[in-house]
Amino acid sequence: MSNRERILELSLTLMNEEGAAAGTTTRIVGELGISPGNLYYHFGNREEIVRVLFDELDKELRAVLVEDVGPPISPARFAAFYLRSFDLAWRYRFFFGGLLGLLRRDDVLAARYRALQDWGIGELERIAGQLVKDGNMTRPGGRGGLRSVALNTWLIWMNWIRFLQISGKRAIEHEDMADGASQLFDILAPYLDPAFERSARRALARDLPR
Amino acid sequence: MSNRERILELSLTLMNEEGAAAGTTTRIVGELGISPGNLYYHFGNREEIVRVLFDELDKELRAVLVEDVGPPISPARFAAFYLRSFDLAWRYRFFFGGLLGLLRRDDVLAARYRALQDWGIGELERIAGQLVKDGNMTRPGGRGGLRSVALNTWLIWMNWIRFLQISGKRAIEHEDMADGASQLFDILAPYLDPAFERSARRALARDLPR
DNA sequence: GATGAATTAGAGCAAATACTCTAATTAGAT
DNA sequence: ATCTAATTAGAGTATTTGCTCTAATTCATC
Repeated sequence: MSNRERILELSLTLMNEEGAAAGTTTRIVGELGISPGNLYYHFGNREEIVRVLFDELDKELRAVLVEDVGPPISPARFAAFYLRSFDLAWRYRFFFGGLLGLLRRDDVLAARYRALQDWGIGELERIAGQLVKDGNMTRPGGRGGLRSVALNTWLIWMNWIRFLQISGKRAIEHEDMADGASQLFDILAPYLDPAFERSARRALARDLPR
Repeated sequence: MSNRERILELSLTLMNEEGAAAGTTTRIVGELGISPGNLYYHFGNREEIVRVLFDELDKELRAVLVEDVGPPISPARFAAFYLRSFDLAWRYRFFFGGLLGLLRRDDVLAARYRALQDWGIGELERIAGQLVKDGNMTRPGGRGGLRSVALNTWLIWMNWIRFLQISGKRAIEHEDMADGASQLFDILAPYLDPAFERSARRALARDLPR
């Protein structure tokens, strides 16, 4: 494995386990036994490391939202989509806890993130709309309608891991993601057709293992 | 105003406007035109400043959750409760964006926050239970029931401001809190009695000015 | 107005951090 | 084997940050 890859991998591990602030250049080069010059040969600056990691997350999330949920949306596919999205969040969990700080220090990253967010919420709205079209969901009547449900979905998804990290009685594990998916499901559940809901919930419980 | 109060006030302002990391001791003493020795006379260390601010938030939130929502819960009181909780979050908004970082650096604060969170979610569950008892809400049928609704309420409340900060196209304003209350309301809305919902939503729209 | 306590000033330290610069080494193609 | 480009080492810099320590000053009270 090249030093570049080792830097990325260690950065991700460090930041996942101890927070985004733990990915200092001194620590990275220290643990890797390489020189700072080496790190700065591969990356122009510290921010660039985070950007590369974010781009991976970005790419994967777009894939999840597009590939997994084509019409018509079956309960099984829908459950798989939820679980896969939480698995993704788990692997890049450093991002969620320290997001605001990261964006404040890096305008380029901030712009990229916001583009992803706008697209993501729009896509969630589209998916909910598809469920309505399929006859598996009643259109939410609240002020915001589908948009509001999509936004709440995004908010819970974005913050489930952070909630666990903040609550932090114990080390957070991949298994906790199934609870997150279930929690997220309760946002949509009141609008779902009972049969679809039952079926999706069963799939959600069955498919949770990694 | 005493220097102690000036330190607290400036810390809150700085951290609210530029993030928790902006409240450095050097900057505080610089802008206040006082000496570091002075600051450390009033506060044992940097963490203590944040703790004092958190204690204020803690105290106020407990007051909001207890005082505003006594049985039976009228739509108007319920709307006022939502708006007041967001007003509170607004005034201490630094806390929400940088929470994880703050808790990681200060175990004492972490313990206090977790106690507040446990109590808060429990209280939200109690309030939802009261709405059910009053006949204004049907009991949620999802896996988590009332608990799940309470948790989602907490999550949206905790993260609405952070969402705005992260989205950050423009400076976030107190008026945005009304949107947050409305967004939060959509979590509970599907379970509410239509008459209660209409009435509460009207109150929510009417009472939004500061 | 003298005395002791509360408050403030300010120089300065120790540690951490992002980053630079030059020189050395390695790898790959010819 | 040699030449060139890619990679790495490592010493060193500039800045920031939280905090300490002592001396000076203000304040309240008798």
